[in-house]
Amino acid sequence: MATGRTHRPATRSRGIPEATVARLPLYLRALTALSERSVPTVSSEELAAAAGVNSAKLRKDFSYLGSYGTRGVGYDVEYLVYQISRELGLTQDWPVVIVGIGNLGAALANYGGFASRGFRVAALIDADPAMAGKPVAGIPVQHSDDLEKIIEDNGVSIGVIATPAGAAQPVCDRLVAAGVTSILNFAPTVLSVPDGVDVRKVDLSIELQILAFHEQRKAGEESAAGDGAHPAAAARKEAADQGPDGDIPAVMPA
Amino acid sequence: MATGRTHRPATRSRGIPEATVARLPLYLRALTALSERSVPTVSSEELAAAAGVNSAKLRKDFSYLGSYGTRGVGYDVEYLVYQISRELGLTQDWPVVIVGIGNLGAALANYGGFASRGFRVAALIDADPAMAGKPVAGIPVQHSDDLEKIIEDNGVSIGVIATPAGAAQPVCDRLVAAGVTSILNFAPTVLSVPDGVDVRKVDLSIELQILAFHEQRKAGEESAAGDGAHPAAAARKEAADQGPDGDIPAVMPA
DNA sequence: CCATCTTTGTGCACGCGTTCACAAAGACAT
DNA sequence: ATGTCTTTGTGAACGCGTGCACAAAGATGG
Repeated sequence: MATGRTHRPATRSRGIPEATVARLPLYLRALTALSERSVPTVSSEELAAAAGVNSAKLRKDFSYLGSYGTRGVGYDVEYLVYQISRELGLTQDWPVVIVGIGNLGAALANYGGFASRGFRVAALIDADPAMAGKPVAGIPVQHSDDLEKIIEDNGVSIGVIATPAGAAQPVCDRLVAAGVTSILNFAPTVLSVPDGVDVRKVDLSIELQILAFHEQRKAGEESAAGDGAHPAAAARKEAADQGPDGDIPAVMPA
Repeated sequence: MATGRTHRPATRSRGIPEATVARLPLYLRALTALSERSVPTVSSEELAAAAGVNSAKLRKDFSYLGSYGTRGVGYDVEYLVYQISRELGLTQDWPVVIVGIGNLGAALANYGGFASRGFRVAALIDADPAMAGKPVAGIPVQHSDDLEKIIEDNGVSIGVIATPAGAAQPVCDRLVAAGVTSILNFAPTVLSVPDGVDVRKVDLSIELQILAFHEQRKAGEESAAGDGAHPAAAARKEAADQGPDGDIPAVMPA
């Protein structure tokens, strides 16, 4: 799954921890902003602050990529942008298909963050014949009958599923059969895929539920004796519960 | 500094690990599906398979909530649904505001997964005067001038930010000042908030970048290792099994 | 060339989360 | 009751990720 090689000696330098990989896009974003302001170099301290992480963590992360910094000076912004981009595979073109052009699919198609980072929306696919031909974000929607052909013709290896839950697994199966080996799933379902296929999921309601958990705990902080306390007006105490920083994508493999 | 977990002297099961909290919604979803099929009980093995996790992990997770299972039988579905819902705080009503009604904001407003789990979209807010009054998902969009009043009138403690990156921090500041203590951020920015406020983020392009990393490495390994076997020939395997593959953690405050 | 100052890179220890493996607990049959 | 069988609940080991703290590296100035 996320790390498909269980039986691989991991040629040393390739052994970048998952947690580090998950932070690289964060660093890249901060670095890109610096680059646009023509800042030549940054210290680990500054960059860490911009990315919202601990500076020691950032240095350790970069150490897995190599020694790209200069002691006493910091990191060369442009060089680091290139190195991280290359490591993430963003120097090449990644054609992506989005399946399920509802509200969310349309939002994704319009999302600028894709194109700006090497991802190209090669096609939009929907099962509704009424959608066919209709342009969304400047791209005509194609019918799902042609899914396999679209995947093949465009050499797509990454698919985004934004269909209703019920359609997700069948769509997933077809994508995989057609050659897709990485899937970003927005449908609230556990997808089952063959070995060697990566699945990451984003579940909007799960995120809210996690927030609700912490919110509830904040509200019921000091009520130990009386169970039927009033969480209404009270609760504003020192609800300090979480660190302000710390970062992990709200997503998990599979 | 952060880790205020020392707060509770291990009084009872209040010390639920973050990783466990992040999985509770997953279990809840699987249990809800079982409940709808009128399944009375499930074993940890079955439920784990449905939720895509390891059964030992599931049992340990549940052990933090209490001893809700019956040895030799399994867990009572309805009872567990209630217990998890209560633990997550879903038995109460959570009014939510969505700020930034673009494509994504509209998709979120239409997302059914919210209402079905105790979340109520109390208001939609946008800075564009042309949007004001226009109904999205049956709810009229309100102008951001009234943000503070809306938060207060509805007793909102959870806010969703779906604005462009540049507007995110100012909006966040206003939400927090108005009383919001939990924020779900879809804007590609690091939000800075005072202590006691939870922020979770969902960054769509980051997810794709992580997939690209693994995709790139898959491609590189094939050519380097001279992989003769056809990946497609491999036996179908559950993506989210316990296997040797490592699930990456994935939960954290932002 | 030497001293000083800044910042990186990392050894190390700690804590969290995962997994194994098994004893305890209950259901059920006899 | 007693025994067998199933499944939970958890003690313990392990591995990963995090953060501290410092030595090494290089820049800079005299």
